[in-house]
Amino acid sequence: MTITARKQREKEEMRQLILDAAREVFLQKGYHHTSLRTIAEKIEYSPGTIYLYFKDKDEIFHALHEEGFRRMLTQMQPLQHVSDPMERLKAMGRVYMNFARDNKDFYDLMFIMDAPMDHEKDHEKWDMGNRTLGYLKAVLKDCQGKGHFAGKDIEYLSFTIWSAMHGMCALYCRGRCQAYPDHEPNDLMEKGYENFVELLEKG
Amino acid sequence: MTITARKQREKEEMRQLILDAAREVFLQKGYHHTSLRTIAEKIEYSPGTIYLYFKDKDEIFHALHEEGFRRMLTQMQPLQHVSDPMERLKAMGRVYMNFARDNKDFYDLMFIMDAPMDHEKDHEKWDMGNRTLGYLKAVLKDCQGKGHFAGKDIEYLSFTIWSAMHGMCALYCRGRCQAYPDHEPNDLMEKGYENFVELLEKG
DNA sequence: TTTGAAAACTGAACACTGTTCAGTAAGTTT
DNA sequence: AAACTTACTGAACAGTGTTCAGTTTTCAAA
Repeated sequence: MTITARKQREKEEMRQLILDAAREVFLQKGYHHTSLRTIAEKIEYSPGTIYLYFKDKDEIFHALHEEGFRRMLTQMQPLQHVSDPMERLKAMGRVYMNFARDNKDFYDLMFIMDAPMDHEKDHEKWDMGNRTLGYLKAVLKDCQGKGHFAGKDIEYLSFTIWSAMHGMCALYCRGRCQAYPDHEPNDLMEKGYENFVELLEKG
Repeated sequence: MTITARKQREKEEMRQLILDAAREVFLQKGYHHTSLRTIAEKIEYSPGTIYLYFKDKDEIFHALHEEGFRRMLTQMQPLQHVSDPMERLKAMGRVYMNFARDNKDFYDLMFIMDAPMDHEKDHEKWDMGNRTLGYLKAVLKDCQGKGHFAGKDIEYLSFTIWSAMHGMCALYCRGRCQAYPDHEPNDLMEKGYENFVELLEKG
């Protein structure tokens, strides 16, 4: 009994070892330019070994995907104590933006990176994503309770808001802020966010 | 003289032949899942031939990139005849959104992909991007002339608006609309856009 | 302690990729 | 007709994700 427990634990440790190495290389080189041989070499195992712990390259990616969401959720957690829903919404936006800025590579992996997004098991894979999104929808519902966003469908409203935030973060992460050569990307994000908040407060 | 002219023309035709085939396969399979052998086979030439007309796969990418901006600008052109600037802005948004939806891979190339590019081509790319962005800023200035967006800095405002549009398009293009399993991506874009327009009209 | 089966791991091999380049063929000039 | 130029080929190279027969290690039962 203790032996199988240890085996289980060792298996889990090995998985994590692979995942740590993979994260390092993925975030540095991007999905397509990361080879499993590189990961294997990093952990000093043969390429074949990785396939004993992960079905394929995609499964490794999705494990990291989940870890990213877990990190973001952790940062969102404290916001539950902000009682005013509109203030909570605004704080969420800031946390989201800061997460993207401080964890550029994770953000890229979670929301931008061009990895196969299979339609089959997306429910499991997006579980964490759904929880984050659920968080946003809950806040919006609270906002409606206080009279904001009257008559708006929360599904679509959440998409609009998420999109606006994602747009800034995506342009930031992929260097498109350089379309504004006279402005600092950080300023663009800051003022861009302020503008959007003003729009939201009027709606 | 006529011979060298013909040769020049033939060279150009060959380039276009490759580009047409490449576009077809790129748009169907995406950048990374397109092989040069497939393109070569499509035009009934050997893989090596392509390298006589393009430095590498990336250069084909850049040629298509430029074509993408040319297409988008072409679709924007007719909007100059919409006299009311707010209507023009809204129409621009729709054109932008439809362009992303109908030319997913072009949009991806233009605004999302990070491709390793040499510095000369880099400049061309910003030129094209700036022209499109300048178009947006001009419309916004006209809107301010009619009393909208009072006191807003056009630089930051354009960023906010571009971001909101880009956010939806980027989530769409990179399959992240799956976060809403019960909604069609097209519906999300549509309603998401409507929501955003309402926000803008109040600001 | 020996045994033998199960589990872990290896690394060569397969089918693919982008890219290169010596060699061939066709076209043009002298 | 010979010489030169250009267009093109396709085998070869170095890389990729993935598979799997075969080796090594682990460890409970004999």
